[in-house]
Amino acid sequence: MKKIKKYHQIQEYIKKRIQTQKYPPDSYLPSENEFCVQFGTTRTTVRKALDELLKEGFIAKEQGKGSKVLERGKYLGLLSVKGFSGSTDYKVKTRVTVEPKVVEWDPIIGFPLSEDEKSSKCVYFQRVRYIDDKPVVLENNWYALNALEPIRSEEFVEGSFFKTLSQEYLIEIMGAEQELRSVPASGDIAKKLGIAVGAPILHISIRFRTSRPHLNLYGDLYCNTTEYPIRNSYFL
Amino acid sequence: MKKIKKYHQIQEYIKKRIQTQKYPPDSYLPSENEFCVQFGTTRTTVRKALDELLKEGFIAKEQGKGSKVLERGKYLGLLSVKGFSGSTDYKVKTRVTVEPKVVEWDPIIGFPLSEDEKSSKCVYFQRVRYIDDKPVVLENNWYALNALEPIRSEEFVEGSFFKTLSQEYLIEIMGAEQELRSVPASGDIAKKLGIAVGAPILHISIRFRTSRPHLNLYGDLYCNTTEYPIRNSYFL
DNA sequence: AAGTGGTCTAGACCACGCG
DNA sequence: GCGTGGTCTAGACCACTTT
Repeated sequence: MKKIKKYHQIQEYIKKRIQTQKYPPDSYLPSENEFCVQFGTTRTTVRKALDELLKEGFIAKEQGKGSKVLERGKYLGLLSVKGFSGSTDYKVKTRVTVEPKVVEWDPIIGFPLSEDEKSSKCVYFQRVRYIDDKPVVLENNWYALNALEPIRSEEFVEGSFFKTLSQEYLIEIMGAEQELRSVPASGDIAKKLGIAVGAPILHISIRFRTSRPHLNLYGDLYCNTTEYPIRNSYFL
Repeated sequence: MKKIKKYHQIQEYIKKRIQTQKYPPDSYLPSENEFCVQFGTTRTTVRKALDELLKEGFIAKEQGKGSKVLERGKYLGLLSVKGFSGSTDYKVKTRVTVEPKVVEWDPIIGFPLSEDEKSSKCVYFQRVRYIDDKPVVLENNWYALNALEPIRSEEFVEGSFFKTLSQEYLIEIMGAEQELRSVPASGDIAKKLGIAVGAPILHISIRFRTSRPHLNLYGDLYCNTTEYPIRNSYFL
Protein backbone atom coordinates (compact mmCIF):
# COMPACT_ATOMS: atom_id res chain seq x y z
CA MET A 1 0.00 0.00 0.00
CA LYS A 2 1.53 3.23 -1.09
CA LYS A 3 0.79 6.65 0.27
CA ILE A 4 -0.58 9.02 -2.33
CA LYS A 5 0.79 12.51 -1.95
CA LYS A 6 -1.75 15.14 -2.74
CA TYR A 7 0.78 17.59 -4.17
CA HIS A 8 2.03 14.85 -6.46
CA GLN A 9 -1.45 14.16 -7.80
CA ILE A 10 -1.94 17.83 -8.55
CA GLN A 11 1.51 18.02 -10.15
CA GLU A 12 0.79 15.06 -12.44
CA TYR A 13 -2.65 16.39 -13.34
CA ILE A 14 -1.21 19.72 -14.46
CA LYS A 15 1.77 18.09 -16.18
CA LYS A 16 -0.52 15.86 -18.25
CA ARG A 17 -2.61 18.84 -19.33
CA ILE A 18 0.54 20.68 -20.37
CA GLN A 19 1.88 17.71 -22.31
CA THR A 20 -1.40 17.28 -24.18
CA GLN A 21 -1.60 21.01 -24.87
CA LYS A 22 -4.76 21.53 -22.81
CA TYR A 23 -2.60 24.18 -21.17
CA PRO A 24 -0.70 25.31 -24.26
CA PRO A 25 2.76 26.98 -24.21
CA ASP A 26 2.73 30.69 -23.29
CA SER A 27 -0.72 30.51 -21.70
CA TYR A 28 -1.25 31.05 -17.98
CA LEU A 29 -2.36 28.31 -15.62
CA PRO A 30 -5.42 28.80 -13.40
CA SER A 31 -4.46 30.74 -10.29
CA GLU A 32 -3.26 29.03 -7.12
CA ASN A 33 -6.54 29.83 -5.42
CA GLU A 34 -8.54 28.25 -8.23
CA PHE A 35 -6.50 25.06 -7.90
CA CYS A 36 -7.15 25.16 -4.13
CA VAL A 37 -10.90 25.07 -4.74
CA GLN A 38 -10.60 22.49 -7.52
CA PHE A 39 -8.60 20.06 -5.38
CA GLY A 40 -10.04 20.97 -2.00
CA THR A 41 -6.72 21.85 -0.45
CA THR A 42 -4.64 24.79 0.73
CA ARG A 43 -2.20 27.03 -1.09
CA THR A 44 0.82 25.41 0.58
CA THR A 45 0.02 22.15 -1.17
CA VAL A 46 -0.82 23.70 -4.52
CA ARG A 47 2.36 25.75 -4.35
CA LYS A 48 4.40 22.63 -3.63
CA ALA A 49 2.99 21.05 -6.81
CA LEU A 50 3.76 24.16 -8.85
CA ASP A 51 7.27 24.35 -7.38
CA GLU A 52 7.93 20.84 -8.62
CA LEU A 53 6.73 21.75 -12.11
CA LEU A 54 8.96 24.80 -11.94
CA LYS A 55 11.99 22.63 -11.14
CA GLU A 56 11.06 20.28 -14.00
CA GLY A 57 10.98 23.20 -16.40
CA PHE A 58 7.30 23.02 -17.31
CA ILE A 59 6.29 26.43 -16.00
CA ALA A 60 7.66 29.82 -14.98
CA LYS A 61 6.15 31.93 -12.24
CA GLU A 62 5.55 35.64 -12.66
CA GLN A 63 4.69 37.54 -9.55
CA GLY A 64 1.43 39.42 -9.79
CA LYS A 65 0.59 37.75 -13.09
CA GLY A 66 0.46 34.00 -12.83
CA SER A 67 2.20 30.78 -13.77
CA LYS A 68 3.09 30.58 -17.45
CA VAL A 69 3.41 27.35 -19.40
CA LEU A 70 6.83 26.94 -21.01
CA GLU A 71 7.84 25.06 -24.09
CA ARG A 72 9.84 22.37 -22.40
CA GLY A 73 13.25 21.38 -23.68
CA LYS A 74 14.19 24.95 -24.46
CA TYR A 75 15.43 25.53 -20.96
CA LEU A 76 16.98 22.17 -20.28
CA GLY A 77 20.62 23.12 -20.58
CA LEU A 78 21.09 20.48 -23.23
CA LEU A 79 24.01 20.76 -25.53
CA SER A 80 22.86 22.64 -28.57
CA VAL A 81 24.46 23.86 -31.72
CA LYS A 82 25.04 27.59 -31.63
CA GLY A 83 22.03 29.11 -33.28
CA PHE A 84 19.82 26.04 -32.92
CA SER A 85 16.49 26.94 -31.35
CA GLY A 86 17.76 30.48 -31.12
CA SER A 87 16.59 33.40 -33.19
CA THR A 88 15.92 32.86 -36.85
CA ASP A 89 19.37 34.02 -37.90
CA TYR A 90 19.94 30.50 -39.10
CA LYS A 91 17.85 28.22 -41.23
CA VAL A 92 17.81 24.95 -39.36
CA LYS A 93 16.54 21.75 -40.91
CA THR A 94 16.53 18.12 -39.95
CA ARG A 95 16.42 15.26 -42.44
CA VAL A 96 15.76 11.70 -41.45
CA THR A 97 18.37 9.76 -43.44
CA VAL A 98 17.52 6.34 -42.04
CA GLU A 99 13.89 5.64 -41.15
CA PRO A 100 13.28 4.10 -37.72
CA LYS A 101 13.70 0.34 -38.06
CA VAL A 102 14.27 -2.64 -35.83
CA VAL A 103 17.88 -3.86 -35.76
CA GLU A 104 20.45 -5.44 -33.45
CA TRP A 105 22.27 -3.21 -30.95
CA ASP A 106 25.32 -1.49 -32.39
CA PRO A 107 28.50 -1.94 -30.34
CA ILE A 108 29.40 1.68 -31.10
CA ILE A 109 27.02 2.80 -28.34
CA GLY A 110 29.22 4.39 -25.69
CA PHE A 111 27.42 3.08 -22.61
CA PRO A 112 26.87 -0.37 -21.12
CA LEU A 113 23.36 -1.70 -21.76
CA SER A 114 21.15 -3.06 -19.00
CA GLU A 115 20.13 -6.73 -19.04
CA ASP A 116 16.63 -5.60 -19.96
CA GLU A 117 17.94 -3.78 -22.98
CA LYS A 118 20.33 -6.51 -24.08
CA SER A 119 17.46 -9.03 -24.07
CA SER A 120 15.56 -6.90 -26.60
CA LYS A 121 16.17 -5.77 -30.13
CA CYS A 122 16.33 -2.04 -30.69
CA VAL A 123 14.94 0.71 -32.86
CA TYR A 124 17.49 2.70 -34.84
CA PHE A 125 17.23 5.84 -36.90
CA GLN A 126 19.60 8.43 -38.30
CA ARG A 127 19.20 12.14 -38.88
CA VAL A 128 21.29 14.91 -40.35
CA ARG A 129 20.94 18.47 -39.06
CA TYR A 130 21.48 21.31 -41.49
CA ILE A 131 22.23 24.95 -40.81
CA ASP A 132 21.86 27.29 -43.78
CA ASP A 133 21.57 24.17 -45.96
CA LYS A 134 24.96 22.89 -44.86
CA PRO A 135 25.13 19.54 -43.04
CA VAL A 136 26.51 20.12 -39.56
CA VAL A 137 25.52 17.20 -37.36
CA LEU A 138 25.13 13.51 -38.11
CA GLU A 139 23.06 11.85 -35.42
CA ASN A 140 22.46 8.15 -34.76
CA ASN A 141 19.79 7.15 -32.24
CA TRP A 142 18.76 3.91 -30.60
CA TYR A 143 16.28 2.72 -28.01
CA ALA A 144 15.10 -0.66 -26.75
CA LEU A 145 12.15 -2.09 -28.64
CA ASN A 146 10.68 -3.62 -25.48
CA ALA A 147 10.40 -0.20 -23.88
CA LEU A 148 8.80 1.72 -26.74
CA GLU A 149 7.32 0.82 -30.10
CA PRO A 150 8.90 2.09 -33.32
CA ILE A 151 7.58 5.49 -34.33
CA ARG A 152 7.51 6.42 -38.00
CA SER A 153 9.22 9.69 -38.76
CA GLU A 154 6.15 11.06 -40.56
CA GLU A 155 4.39 10.92 -37.20
CA PHE A 156 6.96 13.12 -35.45
CA VAL A 157 5.14 16.11 -33.92
CA GLU A 158 6.53 19.17 -35.71
CA GLY A 159 9.35 16.97 -36.94
CA SER A 160 10.68 16.51 -33.41
CA PHE A 161 11.20 13.13 -31.81
CA PHE A 162 11.27 14.54 -28.25
CA LYS A 163 8.06 16.49 -28.76
CA THR A 164 6.43 13.30 -29.98
CA LEU A 165 7.51 11.49 -26.84
CA SER A 166 6.10 14.24 -24.62
CA GLN A 167 2.80 14.86 -26.37
CA GLU A 168 1.90 11.40 -27.65
CA TYR A 169 3.47 9.17 -25.01
CA LEU A 170 3.79 11.50 -21.98
CA ILE A 171 7.46 10.58 -21.74
CA GLU A 172 9.89 13.27 -20.59
CA ILE A 173 13.67 13.54 -20.69
CA MET A 174 14.87 13.49 -17.10
CA GLY A 175 18.56 13.91 -17.71
CA ALA A 176 21.52 12.76 -19.73
CA GLU A 177 25.13 11.70 -19.58
CA GLN A 178 27.60 12.53 -22.30
CA GLU A 179 31.11 11.79 -23.38
CA LEU A 180 32.85 14.19 -25.70
CA ARG A 181 35.84 13.43 -27.88
CA SER A 182 37.70 15.25 -30.57
CA VAL A 183 38.39 12.80 -33.40
CA PRO A 184 39.44 12.78 -37.06
CA ALA A 185 36.58 12.36 -39.52
CA SER A 186 36.31 8.90 -41.07
CA GLY A 187 35.66 8.58 -44.81
CA ASP A 188 31.98 7.84 -44.29
CA ILE A 189 31.36 10.71 -41.87
CA ALA A 190 33.45 13.10 -43.93
CA LYS A 191 31.33 12.40 -46.99
CA LYS A 192 28.04 12.85 -45.17
CA LEU A 193 29.15 16.12 -43.60
CA GLY A 194 30.93 17.35 -46.73
CA ILE A 195 34.34 17.84 -45.11
CA ALA A 196 37.85 16.48 -45.59
CA VAL A 197 38.76 13.03 -44.32
CA GLY A 198 40.75 13.43 -41.11
CA ALA A 199 39.37 16.87 -40.30
CA PRO A 200 38.79 17.30 -36.55
CA ILE A 201 35.17 16.70 -35.58
CA LEU A 202 33.41 16.47 -32.26
CA HIS A 203 32.12 13.06 -31.33
CA ILE A 204 29.43 12.89 -28.63
CA SER A 205 28.01 9.78 -27.01
CA ILE A 206 24.80 10.43 -25.12
CA ARG A 207 22.51 8.45 -22.91
CA PHE A 208 19.19 10.16 -22.21
CA ARG A 209 17.23 9.03 -19.17
CA THR A 210 13.47 9.27 -19.50
CA SER A 211 10.50 9.31 -17.16
CA ARG A 212 9.49 5.88 -18.47
CA PRO A 213 11.22 3.13 -16.49
CA HIS A 214 13.80 1.15 -18.50
CA LEU A 215 13.60 3.51 -21.46
CA ASN A 216 16.93 5.12 -22.34
CA LEU A 217 17.70 6.87 -25.59
CA TYR A 218 21.20 6.47 -26.91
CA GLY A 219 22.85 8.91 -29.24
CA ASP A 220 26.05 8.91 -31.27
CA LEU A 221 26.69 12.32 -32.82
CA TYR A 222 29.32 13.73 -35.14
CA CYS A 223 29.51 17.51 -35.26
CA ASN A 224 31.38 19.75 -37.65
CA THR A 225 32.21 22.58 -35.25
CA THR A 226 34.30 24.76 -37.54
CA GLU A 227 31.50 27.20 -38.31
CA TYR A 228 28.95 26.35 -35.63
CA PRO A 229 30.41 25.43 -32.27
CA ILE A 230 28.44 23.46 -29.71
CA ARG A 231 26.97 25.52 -26.92
CA ASN A 232 26.06 24.64 -23.42
CA SER A 233 25.06 26.64 -20.38
CA TYR A 234 23.97 25.65 -16.94
CA PHE A 235 22.78 27.70 -14.05
CA LEU A 236 21.86 26.96 -10.49
CA MET B 1 14.29 50.47 1.68
CA LYS B 2 14.53 46.79 0.98
CA LYS B 3 12.51 44.06 2.59
CA ILE B 4 14.61 41.50 4.39
CA LYS B 5 13.34 37.99 3.93
CA LYS B 6 13.78 35.85 6.98
CA TYR B 7 14.39 32.65 5.04
CA HIS B 8 17.10 34.43 3.07
CA GLN B 9 18.88 35.54 6.24
CA ILE B 10 18.86 31.99 7.55
CA GLN B 11 20.03 30.69 4.17
CA GLU B 12 22.97 33.10 4.07
CA TYR B 13 23.88 32.39 7.69
CA ILE B 14 24.10 28.67 7.04
CA LYS B 15 25.86 29.15 3.70
CA LYS B 16 28.57 31.26 5.30
CA ARG B 17 29.17 28.65 7.98
CA ILE B 18 29.47 25.97 5.32
CA GLN B 19 31.88 28.04 3.24
CA THR B 20 34.10 28.73 6.23
CA GLN B 21 33.96 25.08 7.27
CA LYS B 22 32.15 25.77 10.56
CA TYR B 23 29.76 23.17 9.17
CA PRO B 24 32.35 20.95 7.45
CA PRO B 25 31.61 18.64 4.51
CA ASP B 26 29.91 15.34 5.43
CA SER B 27 28.74 16.63 8.79
CA TYR B 28 25.06 17.10 9.59
CA LEU B 29 23.48 20.50 10.12
CA PRO B 30 21.51 21.21 13.30
CA SER B 31 17.96 19.89 12.95
CA GLU B 32 15.17 21.99 11.53
CA ASN B 33 13.62 22.35 14.98
CA GLU B 34 16.90 23.62 16.41
CA PHE B 35 17.07 26.28 13.71
CA CYS B 36 13.46 27.20 14.53
CA VAL B 37 14.44 27.96 18.11
CA GLN B 38 17.68 29.70 17.11
CA PHE B 39 15.94 32.07 14.70
CA GLY B 40 12.59 32.32 16.45
CA THR B 41 10.58 31.12 13.48
CA THR B 42 8.60 28.15 12.22
CA ARG B 43 9.62 25.09 10.29
CA THR B 44 8.06 26.36 7.06
CA THR B 45 10.56 29.20 6.99
CA VAL B 46 13.54 27.12 8.01
CA ARG B 47 12.63 24.53 5.41
CA LYS B 48 12.42 27.22 2.74
CA ALA B 49 15.98 28.27 3.59
CA LEU B 50 17.20 24.67 3.49
CA ASP B 51 15.40 24.07 0.19
CA GLU B 52 17.32 26.96 -1.33
CA LEU B 53 20.63 25.54 -0.10
CA LEU B 54 19.57 22.20 -1.54
CA LYS B 55 18.99 23.78 -4.95
CA GLU B 56 22.37 25.52 -4.74
CA GLY B 57 24.07 22.22 -4.06
CA PHE B 58 25.34 22.99 -0.56
CA ILE B 59 23.41 20.29 1.28
CA ALA B 60 21.56 17.02 0.77
CA LYS B 61 18.58 15.98 2.84
CA GLU B 62 18.25 12.51 4.27
CA GLN B 63 14.89 11.61 5.67
CA GLY B 64 15.03 10.43 9.24
CA LYS B 65 18.68 11.46 9.57
CA GLY B 66 19.25 15.10 8.83
CA SER B 67 20.69 17.57 6.35
CA LYS B 68 24.22 16.72 5.29
CA VAL B 69 26.80 19.25 4.14
CA LEU B 70 28.13 18.50 0.66
CA GLU B 71 31.45 19.34 -0.89
CA ARG B 72 30.21 21.84 -3.40
CA GLY B 73 31.29 21.68 -7.00
CA LYS B 74 31.17 17.92 -7.06
CA TYR B 75 27.52 17.88 -7.92
CA LEU B 76 27.39 20.88 -10.20
CA GLY B 77 27.18 19.09 -13.52
CA LEU B 78 30.30 20.86 -14.68
CA LEU B 79 32.23 19.37 -17.51
CA SER B 80 34.85 17.13 -16.06
CA VAL B 81 37.49 14.85 -17.43
CA LYS B 82 36.49 11.22 -17.06
CA GLY B 83 38.05 10.10 -13.83
CA PHE B 84 38.59 13.60 -12.46
CA SER B 85 37.15 13.92 -8.96
CA GLY B 86 35.99 10.34 -9.28
CA SER B 87 37.43 7.37 -7.49
CA THR B 88 41.17 7.13 -7.13
CA ASP B 89 41.59 4.98 -10.23
CA TYR B 90 43.53 7.86 -11.68
CA LYS B 91 46.30 9.97 -10.27
CA VAL B 92 45.24 13.52 -10.97
CA LYS B 93 47.60 16.44 -10.58
CA THR B 94 47.49 20.12 -11.42
CA ARG B 95 50.56 22.22 -12.11
CA VAL B 96 50.46 25.98 -12.31
CA THR B 97 52.59 26.74 -15.38
CA VAL B 98 52.07 30.49 -15.35
CA GLU B 99 51.70 32.22 -11.98
CA PRO B 100 48.77 34.63 -11.64
CA LYS B 101 49.92 37.99 -12.98
CA VAL B 102 48.38 41.22 -14.18
CA VAL B 103 48.24 41.55 -17.97
CA GLU B 104 46.12 43.02 -20.77
CA TRP B 105 43.03 41.09 -21.89
CA ASP B 106 43.75 38.42 -24.47
CA PRO B 107 41.59 38.63 -27.60
CA ILE B 108 41.42 34.82 -27.61
CA ILE B 109 38.71 34.96 -24.95
CA GLY B 110 35.58 33.59 -26.59
CA PHE B 111 33.05 35.99 -25.05
CA PRO B 112 32.41 39.71 -25.29
CA LEU B 113 33.67 41.63 -22.26
CA SER B 114 31.51 44.08 -20.35
CA GLU B 115 32.46 47.77 -20.25
CA ASP B 116 33.42 47.28 -16.62
CA GLU B 117 35.83 44.55 -17.55
CA LYS B 118 37.29 46.31 -20.56
CA SER B 119 38.12 49.35 -18.40
CA SER B 120 40.26 47.18 -16.14
CA LYS B 121 43.37 45.10 -16.59
CA CYS B 122 43.06 41.42 -15.84
CA VAL B 123 44.68 38.62 -13.91
CA TYR B 124 45.92 35.67 -15.95
CA PHE B 125 47.23 32.27 -15.01
CA GLN B 126 47.77 28.96 -16.72
CA ARG B 127 47.54 25.41 -15.46
CA VAL B 128 48.15 21.96 -16.85
CA ARG B 129 46.13 18.99 -15.58
CA TYR B 130 47.80 15.59 -15.50
CA ILE B 131 46.25 12.16 -15.31
CA ASP B 132 48.63 9.32 -14.49
CA ASP B 133 51.49 11.79 -15.04
CA LYS B 134 50.39 12.50 -18.60
CA PRO B 135 49.37 16.06 -19.52
CA VAL B 136 45.73 16.03 -20.60
CA VAL B 137 44.35 19.54 -20.28
CA LEU B 138 45.95 22.95 -20.82
CA GLU B 139 43.90 25.62 -19.13
CA ASN B 140 44.13 29.41 -19.43
CA ASN B 141 42.17 31.58 -17.01
CA TRP B 142 41.41 35.28 -16.74
CA TYR B 143 39.39 37.58 -14.53
CA ALA B 144 39.03 41.34 -14.17
CA LEU B 145 41.47 42.91 -11.73
CA ASN B 146 38.89 45.46 -10.56
CA ALA B 147 36.57 42.66 -9.41
CA LEU B 148 39.08 40.54 -7.48
CA GLU B 149 42.68 40.92 -6.37
CA PRO B 150 45.37 38.59 -7.74
CA ILE B 151 45.71 35.43 -5.66
CA ARG B 152 49.06 33.71 -5.50
CA SER B 153 48.90 30.03 -6.38
CA GLU B 154 50.63 29.00 -3.14
CA GLU B 155 47.58 30.34 -1.36
CA PHE B 156 45.14 28.09 -3.24
CA VAL B 157 43.15 26.06 -0.69
CA GLU B 158 44.07 22.43 -1.37
CA GLY B 159 45.50 23.57 -4.67
CA SER B 160 42.06 24.55 -5.95
CA PHE B 161 41.21 28.02 -7.20
CA PHE B 162 37.45 27.52 -6.81
CA LYS B 163 37.80 26.26 -3.23
CA THR B 164 39.85 29.36 -2.48
CA LEU B 165 37.10 31.59 -3.84
CA SER B 166 34.47 29.84 -1.74
CA GLN B 167 36.33 29.57 1.54
CA GLU B 168 38.42 32.75 1.53
CA TYR B 169 36.21 35.13 -0.43
CA LEU B 170 32.72 33.58 -0.07
CA ILE B 171 32.35 33.67 -3.84
CA GLU B 172 30.42 30.86 -5.49
CA ILE B 173 30.10 29.73 -9.09
CA MET B 174 26.52 30.38 -10.13
CA GLY B 175 26.67 28.97 -13.63
CA ALA B 176 28.62 28.90 -16.84
CA GLU B 177 28.38 29.11 -20.60
CA GLN B 178 30.61 27.10 -22.88
CA GLU B 179 31.50 26.75 -26.50
CA LEU B 180 33.05 23.52 -27.70
CA ARG B 181 35.07 23.04 -30.84
CA SER B 182 37.10 20.24 -32.29
CA VAL B 183 40.33 21.72 -33.68
CA PRO B 184 43.79 20.62 -34.84
CA ALA B 185 46.53 21.09 -32.25
CA SER B 186 48.85 24.03 -32.87
CA GLY B 187 52.58 23.58 -32.45
CA ASP B 188 52.60 25.22 -29.05
CA ILE B 189 49.67 23.26 -27.67
CA ALA B 190 50.94 20.01 -29.17
CA LYS B 191 54.25 20.42 -27.40
CA LYS B 192 52.68 21.20 -24.05
CA LEU B 193 50.32 18.23 -24.26
CA GLY B 194 52.90 15.90 -25.79
CA ILE B 195 50.91 15.08 -28.92
CA ALA B 196 51.37 15.44 -32.67
CA VAL B 197 50.84 18.78 -34.35
CA GLY B 198 47.45 18.74 -36.08
CA ALA B 199 45.99 15.99 -33.89
CA PRO B 200 42.33 16.64 -33.08
CA ILE B 201 41.85 18.26 -29.70
CA LEU B 202 38.84 19.66 -27.93
CA HIS B 203 38.83 23.41 -27.46
CA ILE B 204 36.49 24.82 -24.80
CA SER B 205 35.76 28.48 -24.13
CA ILE B 206 34.07 29.05 -20.79
CA ARG B 207 32.58 31.99 -18.97
CA PHE B 208 31.83 31.29 -15.33
CA ARG B 209 29.32 33.54 -13.59
CA THR B 210 29.92 34.09 -9.89
CA SER B 211 27.92 35.28 -6.91
CA ARG B 212 30.06 38.44 -6.81
CA PRO B 213 28.60 41.11 -9.10
CA HIS B 214 30.74 41.91 -12.15
CA LEU B 215 33.11 39.01 -11.51
CA ASN B 216 33.29 36.53 -14.37
CA LEU B 217 35.98 33.93 -14.81
CA TYR B 218 37.03 33.17 -18.34
CA GLY B 219 38.59 29.92 -19.42
CA ASP B 220 40.27 28.72 -22.59
CA LEU B 221 40.94 24.98 -22.44
CA TYR B 222 42.63 22.48 -24.72
CA CYS B 223 41.87 18.86 -23.98
CA ASN B 224 43.51 15.74 -25.35
CA THR B 225 40.47 13.45 -25.37
CA THR B 226 42.03 10.38 -26.95
CA GLU B 227 42.45 8.52 -23.67
CA TYR B 228 40.29 10.54 -21.32
CA PRO B 229 37.07 11.88 -22.84
CA ILE B 230 35.24 14.81 -21.31
CA ARG B 231 32.19 13.88 -19.28
CA ASN B 232 29.09 15.77 -18.50
CA SER B 233 25.78 14.84 -16.93
CA TYR B 234 22.78 16.85 -16.01
CA PHE B 235 19.60 15.91 -14.27
CA LEU B 236 16.41 17.67 -13.44
C1' DA C 1 -9.22 48.13 -6.11
C1' DA C 2 -8.86 43.49 -7.28
C1' DG C 3 -6.21 39.57 -8.31
C1' DT C 4 -1.90 37.33 -8.59
C1' DG C 5 2.10 35.02 -6.52
C1' DG C 6 5.57 35.52 -2.17
C1' DT C 7 6.36 35.17 2.72
C1' DC C 8 5.18 33.60 7.24
C1' DT C 9 2.80 31.70 11.47
C1' DA C 10 1.30 27.83 14.55
C1' DG C 11 0.06 24.13 14.70
C1' DA C 12 -0.84 18.57 13.23
C1' DC C 13 0.25 13.95 11.72
C1' DC C 14 3.15 10.76 8.93
C1' DA C 15 7.38 8.07 7.17
C1' DC C 16 11.94 6.96 7.90
C1' DG C 17 16.49 5.72 10.43
C1' DC C 18 18.57 4.20 14.40
C1' DG C 19 19.46 2.51 18.87
C1' DG D 1 10.62 5.02 21.12
C1' DC D 2 12.58 9.03 19.75
C1' DG D 3 14.31 12.38 16.68
C1' DT D 4 14.70 13.38 11.94
C1' DG D 5 12.76 15.28 7.74
C1' DG D 6 8.08 15.07 4.68
C1' DT D 7 3.30 16.38 4.08
C1' DC D 8 -0.64 19.19 5.09
C1' DT D 9 -4.09 22.53 7.15
C1' DA D 10 -6.07 27.25 7.84
C1' DG D 11 -5.29 31.04 8.17
C1' DA D 12 -2.61 36.16 7.69
C1' DC D 13 -0.23 39.91 5.48
C1' DC D 14 2.86 41.66 1.77
C1' DA D 15 4.58 42.86 -3.07
C1' DC D 16 3.63 43.12 -7.69
C1' DT D 17 0.67 43.65 -11.99
C1' DT D 18 -3.33 44.93 -14.15
C1' DT D 19 -7.81 47.29 -14.68
